Amino acid sequence: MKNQRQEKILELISKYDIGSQDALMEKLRESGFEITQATVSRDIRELKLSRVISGKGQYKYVPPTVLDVSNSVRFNGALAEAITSVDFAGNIVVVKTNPGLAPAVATGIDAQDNNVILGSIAGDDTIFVVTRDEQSAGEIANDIKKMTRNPQ
Amino acid sequence: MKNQRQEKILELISKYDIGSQDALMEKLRESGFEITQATVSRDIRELKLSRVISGKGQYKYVPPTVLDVSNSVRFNGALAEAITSVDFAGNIVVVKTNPGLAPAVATGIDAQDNNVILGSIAGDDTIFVVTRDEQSAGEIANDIKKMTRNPQ
DNA sequence: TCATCGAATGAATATTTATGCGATTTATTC
DNA sequence: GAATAAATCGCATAAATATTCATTCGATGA
Repeated sequence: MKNQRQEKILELISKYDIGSQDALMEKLRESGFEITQATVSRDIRELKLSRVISGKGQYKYVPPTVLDVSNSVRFNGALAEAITSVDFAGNIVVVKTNPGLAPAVATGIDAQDNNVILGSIAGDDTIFVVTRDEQSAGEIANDIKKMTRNPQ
Repeated sequence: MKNQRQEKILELISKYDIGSQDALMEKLRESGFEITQATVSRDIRELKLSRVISGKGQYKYVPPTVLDVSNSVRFNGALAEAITSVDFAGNIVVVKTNPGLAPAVATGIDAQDNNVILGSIAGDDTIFVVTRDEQSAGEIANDIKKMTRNPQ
């Protein structure tokens, strides 16, 4: 239930401009999820969404940073959104992005201080991430996928 | 006064992990700015800072998106932080970035639906942005500079 | 100098978000 | 299947943030 609901939250915030947890709660209820603001707050924390201020001064929830924001090179919504697909085979994760953005995304991935990732190499719209083993590849792929707005 | 204070805010949030407006208010007072939480709230709105959740579940204020978050390709803290300098001459703005990040930053700049920017071209760590005229160049340069954490 | 206008701010408060705690459900172990 | 542990969630409330309203401050022009 929780997973489905969080999926739905990601979908909703990508589809609508949602500026408060109450508004999000409303939308969720329309979608059949009977929850309270408290749960929305916890979901938002888990999904690491943030509430940003748009050009027009409106608040809006947006997808999270993929990596810890305390890293010096951050990797957040802008880049997560550039990811179009994630897959893996063996110990390699293949990430596809919008044209031109692969190097930036790869920089973010490299910046992750993670001894499971051996390294990555990026073309224009494709990245290969080499991990220590197949299991790690699956985990990393999953991590990345979770952060992407359009899962799958 | 306001300008100085907002500069200081950007400096403080880059130096410390600041998780609430009260905490930020404290730091500002230590720096000699006698203000209240209300003003901090307004400054944060004007600076378009956002409060994000770090990997450890801590809240923290971070620098803003450069462009309207409603744009499909966003350009936010991650990229703003990659900018090391901004200057202009004639109708050209020259943006320098950390190595490898220029294309991503340029993508963000291009995504700005702004009829003042004719186009941009990026190398590895340098971008040229061509604007309609010299005045626009100054304005754009200023916009970008404001969004950069390490001004100048 | 004084009047006037607008920006900036504080105080108080409304609104929004986070969380402690207990209840309930779900998973795990025997 | 019963007993226990763990996760999830609502309620109530605390904490944090935004905003309204009134005041002050500065600039500008009569």
